[in-house]
Amino acid sequence: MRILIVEDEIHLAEAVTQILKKHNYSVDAVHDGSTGLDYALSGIYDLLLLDIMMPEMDGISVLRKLRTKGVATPVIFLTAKGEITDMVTGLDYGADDYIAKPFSTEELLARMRAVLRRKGEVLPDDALKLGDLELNTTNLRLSVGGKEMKLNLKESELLELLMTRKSAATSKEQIIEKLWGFDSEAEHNNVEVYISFLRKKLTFLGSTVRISTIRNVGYVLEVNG
Amino acid sequence: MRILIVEDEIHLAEAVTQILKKHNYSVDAVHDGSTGLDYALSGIYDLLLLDIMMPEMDGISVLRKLRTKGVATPVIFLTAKGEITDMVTGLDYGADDYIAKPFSTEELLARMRAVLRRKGEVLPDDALKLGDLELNTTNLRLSVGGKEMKLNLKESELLELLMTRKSAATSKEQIIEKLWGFDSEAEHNNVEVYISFLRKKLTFLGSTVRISTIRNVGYVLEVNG
DNA sequence: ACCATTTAAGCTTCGCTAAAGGTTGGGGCG
DNA sequence: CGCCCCAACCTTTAGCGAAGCTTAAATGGT
Repeated sequence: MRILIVEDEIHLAEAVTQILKKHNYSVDAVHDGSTGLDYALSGIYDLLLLDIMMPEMDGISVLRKLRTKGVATPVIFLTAKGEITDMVTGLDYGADDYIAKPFSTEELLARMRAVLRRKGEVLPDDALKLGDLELNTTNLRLSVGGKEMKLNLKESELLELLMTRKSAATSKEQIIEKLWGFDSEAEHNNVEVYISFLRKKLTFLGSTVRISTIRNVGYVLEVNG
Repeated sequence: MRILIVEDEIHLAEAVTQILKKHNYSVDAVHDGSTGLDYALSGIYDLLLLDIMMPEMDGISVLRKLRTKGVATPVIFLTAKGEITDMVTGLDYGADDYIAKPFSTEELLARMRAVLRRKGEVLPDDALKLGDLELNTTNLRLSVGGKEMKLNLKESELLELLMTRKSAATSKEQIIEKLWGFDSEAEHNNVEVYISFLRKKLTFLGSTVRISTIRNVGYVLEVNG
């Protein structure tokens, strides 16, 4: 189950990310509306948590753009107290629920479960596929044809990130943010090490997918051998 | 199967708790509406037993708040004689059944089974199967081929949770929520201890199913040896 | 007193990091 | 144009420490 949180208060976003990961959701966090829109447009998410008040592009605009572009991913708005009118407008624009900040972990989880249940999202197994690769992010197994092997958490998160970004290059900074957290002091070399581990495993499995390097930019998956 | 009972008559609440525990339900009991609401919002319960007449916040208000917050847990109202009108209102608000006090153990159990079956839950007397494992959650017996042994309650609940989640990993947090309740202070080590107990029993029975650890993520059952 | 459960403690395992040395590629300069 | 050099990148590995495992003793309810 893949969740996107769009929230400009970085610490709140980080806290929610941690909580959801503890409950085995796959989580991406971004901190402004237009980036959030880009990510959400990929259509890979099962649920969006959208802050309403944000600089640049507010949550309601993000939602409106998404819906006009035909993306129907369920949305829960995060609202500060006193934004009730915003909230009402939000529900008008097709949000599925809202939560007033501050909220408890339990309330967040309950509402997410409720929305997901209402939407009847029973994904048989959320496996990511690209080329001959199949990554099951619920049990960290990667398979090519019949062959299968286990990944560890960071390998899995890295591959997941690359697979969901599709043909767009992913920078080392983005990778560090996702794997180590936004305020981490991880070095570029850490990323290189895990890229190396992954390449070794892709080769071992005989996949036709390769991780190609774009100097000074980042990494991209190439589907064809 | 985790049940929450919200009932201000402490002795009745206690009695029901005992009865349900005897029948292998996990039970939490609280004695006023607003506490009940807090607990129920966690979304971890499979069924709520809600007294209607309570000081502070009555059962109907609790139910209404729950539903507006998107929690869809099935509810059975407990009503004293002469609260029939309340009862009708309760069903309007989305309760699944009601029981008039005083009630018999058998009536309570029967109505609970009925509601849970209607909601499509796996009933306690269904035998769970996975690979060569067969777990009867009613009498806490686990068998492989002809061999059979008794589990204790927590072992059974843990195995049940793992078996129902199939190939998706289950985190320690999720296990704690299910076995100890969301407000518990159980440590990760508690989970590890029971995982260890279970592994020993699986080995003893000679099952081909193994509990595999996914570091930093959780546990998963592996069907093949 | 018995049994389920919890706590505690010592032990094992393995993911992560840092570091070091090798490889690649492109810009600059002769 | 071709060579050199440097920065970016790759790969491997050793050691540390957190995560997990196991056993045994303490606790507590019936």
